[in-house]
Amino acid sequence: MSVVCGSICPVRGAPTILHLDMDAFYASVEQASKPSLRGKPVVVGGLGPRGVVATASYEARVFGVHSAMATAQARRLCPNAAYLTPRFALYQRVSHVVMGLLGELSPLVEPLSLDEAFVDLEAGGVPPTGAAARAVAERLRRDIEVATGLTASVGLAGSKMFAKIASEEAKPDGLKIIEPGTELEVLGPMSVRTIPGVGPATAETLRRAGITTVAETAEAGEDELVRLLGKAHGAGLHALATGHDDRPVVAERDAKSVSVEDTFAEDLTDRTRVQMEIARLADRCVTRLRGAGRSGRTVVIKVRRYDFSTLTRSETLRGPTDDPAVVREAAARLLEGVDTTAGVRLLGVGVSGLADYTQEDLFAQAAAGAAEAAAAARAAGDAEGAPHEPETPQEPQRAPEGPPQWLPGLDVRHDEHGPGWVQGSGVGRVTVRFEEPWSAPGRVRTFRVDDPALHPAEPLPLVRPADDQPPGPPAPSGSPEAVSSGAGGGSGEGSSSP
DNA sequence: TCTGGGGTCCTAGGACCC
DNA sequence: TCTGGGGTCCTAGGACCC
Repeated sequence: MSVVCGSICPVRGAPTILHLDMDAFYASVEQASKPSLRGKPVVVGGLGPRGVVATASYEARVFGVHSAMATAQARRLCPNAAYLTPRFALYQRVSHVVMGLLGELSPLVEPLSLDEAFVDLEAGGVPPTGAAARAVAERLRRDIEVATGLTASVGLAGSKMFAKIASEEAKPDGLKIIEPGTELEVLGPMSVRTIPGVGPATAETLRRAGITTVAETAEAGEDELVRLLGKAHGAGLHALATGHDDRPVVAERDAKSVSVEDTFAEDLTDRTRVQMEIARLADRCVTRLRGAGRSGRTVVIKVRRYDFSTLTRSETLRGPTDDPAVVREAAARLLEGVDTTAGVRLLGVGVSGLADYTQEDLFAQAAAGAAEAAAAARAAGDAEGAPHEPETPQEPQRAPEGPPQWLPGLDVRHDEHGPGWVQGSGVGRVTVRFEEPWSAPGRVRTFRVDDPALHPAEPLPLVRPADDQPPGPPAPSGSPEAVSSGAGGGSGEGSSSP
């Protein structure tokens, strides 16, 4: 491929790798949903005593609020922001629409998260020129705005790393191209933290060696970087710092693990409670595992103690399972080896070593396992029996639903006033703002928390469904119909709800 | 009111096997 | 007879990303 490699070695001669990044995604979805919040500081994240910020709107960032900050600190910095609990189901739906638009550009789309993806434009037949790539990217940004009402930033370059750096520089609501051949001019003076994979620990190690910029990293040489950072990381960083990045855009990567975890508002000290929570987490984990049609062989528990020290314990079974009882029992066994008396703030359960085993395979596996275990027990005169019991029937264990939580940001419907969202609640009252994504900012009303006319509701689509709109000019060509969040629109995707 | 939740990849040591 | 020497699997921890 790139035979001629001097100090600059773009993998491609044209900027046909595209990186898309939605601007302040969760917060922007909330602003699109809630007209009264447009232009105002919005913070989406955990609202409990130990919550952290997932996304802050640009208006909130002005006050110093940013992702991963404790929500309590954000409240101190920006007390007048709207603090909202995340509505992941809605973000997922919007993400699906955006990824669908990317899929129209190329078969090679690699999502990195709900709001980020790489696209290989060349694999989609886009001519390998800067002008062609730019035209595609500009149309994409328009289509996303039409379909979702949201803005996105796009980076174009000849490799993944530079495409990502370009989109970062384009933010917000921009498009940036790093032309092949100019990469190292752009990158050299930047902080080494710019390179993906260089976090606080790596940056500190490099700083102690007198390395702070990308150019200095490149000058240090591969041997020195390997000495400082280890084989894989050192060699990888050297490649990226010298502009060598031939990582392909890869579509459809299978998940390698599934896990769930909970941080508790107050540390848990009661051992029985800890055991109960581990069992609940195991069940939740298996529900997700089964939802993905997978099974797994290694069970992991995670315990974060009162002082934030974190440990994991794992056990590998003889074969993959998706049986909640098996995972629950493995997790309980693993917990036995962990001292929790001083208090735990977080518990987690995960499964890795995933396989897509069919149900028949599982039965065969269970039967073989049971026979083998019985034989072993007989041979050893062992009274203990089979190590795992795959016989336990499925108990759905539905906790009795309490009264609605009325968390800030969640959707409600009032029998008389219609759709709205929870602005806040306390002392037996809940405050609701009645507005829709396509309405003017709405009015606020307060109700008793047990008002029988007030109900939790599903999120409304961001863009008014086409059949719901007053007559107007037709939508621009090339873009899909409006994004409908529920079963409505149904353009092409497999949404088949009645 | 310090520090979420869901992931990926890498390292390193010991067991075990040939 | 020595302090062999890989390769693979398992476990635990850590860095990093969004």
